[in-house]
Amino acid sequence: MTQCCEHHPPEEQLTRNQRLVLDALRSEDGPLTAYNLLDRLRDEGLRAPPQIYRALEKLVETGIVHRLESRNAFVSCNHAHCGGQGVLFAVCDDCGSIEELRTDAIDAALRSTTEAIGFHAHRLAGEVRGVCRPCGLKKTAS
Amino acid sequence: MTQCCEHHPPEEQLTRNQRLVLDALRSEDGPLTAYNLLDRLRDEGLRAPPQIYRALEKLVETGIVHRLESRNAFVSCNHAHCGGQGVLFAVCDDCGSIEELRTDAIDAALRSTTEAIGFHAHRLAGEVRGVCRPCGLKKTAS
DNA sequence: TGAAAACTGTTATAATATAACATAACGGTT
DNA sequence: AACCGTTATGTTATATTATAACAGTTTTCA
Repeated sequence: MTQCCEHHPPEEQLTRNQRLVLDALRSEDGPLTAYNLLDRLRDEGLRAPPQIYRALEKLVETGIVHRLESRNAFVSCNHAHCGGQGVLFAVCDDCGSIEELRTDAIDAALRSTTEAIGFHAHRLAGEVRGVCRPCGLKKTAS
Repeated sequence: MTQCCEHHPPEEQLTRNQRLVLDALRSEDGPLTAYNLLDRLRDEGLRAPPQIYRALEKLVETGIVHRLESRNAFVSCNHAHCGGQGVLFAVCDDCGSIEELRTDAIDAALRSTTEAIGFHAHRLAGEVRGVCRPCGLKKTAS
């Protein structure tokens, strides 16, 4: 959706707090809540929620980090993409694991849906609940 | 996704609290938070958060009510559909209005995306942020 | 170099959601 | 009708998530 990467601030010019939060998220494979981050970063000088939330706000805005709405948690984006196009997560109801999906395949259909009502779409935030492959296999095995 | 309506409890057999919450949501055109509902239903005897949350949980489970994740709020479903298939909201970043969209157009593409990773999808919860038609018109006018 | 803007640290508090527990109603058997 | 397991209820207390407000500092850039 619209040209990419121009609004995407090069990572080098993140502030110290933004960098700390981003690195903490990257070093974790799953999502972290704001308070999880606070715990991990207290030693670096981040002692109060607003410091975390402010950093997250910027990171999410630029798309480097995504918010996992259904869990009030945050994940660093593992796609090569730049900000703006949105996200889609596959969330396993059994084990809680999450996987980020590309939205390419649904973008066109989505656009036609929103255009039908004259809505000008900017970005998608979606979560698909279901059962991930490993959990699916476990079930059929038993 | 799978046959509809069989898991959908007839509305007549909702409990009193579920009925109260559902009616309150229906009589409102926009989303309401749990505490909004609590305020409106205190006179009917709903005095504590768990009473509201418990009713909401069931209603959301069956798909009669949707949760608007980005706002921690709830809306009654205005489609003729039955539970299970998921929701897609168009959320206006300017005026905050929301509109529920049918997911028909994206279901196929979505399915192929999830199947590609062996994920068995149950239901989608999506929100598209952007600018609604009225706000779009206002902008081009100015 | 100086003014606007953005980021920081801090305290306090708001808003959202759940745990835990005792009681009551319901639904389906014998 | 009496039983029993399940589900819903009302309640208190508390956990979790998020923001308001304010004073001070750094960054940006004209």
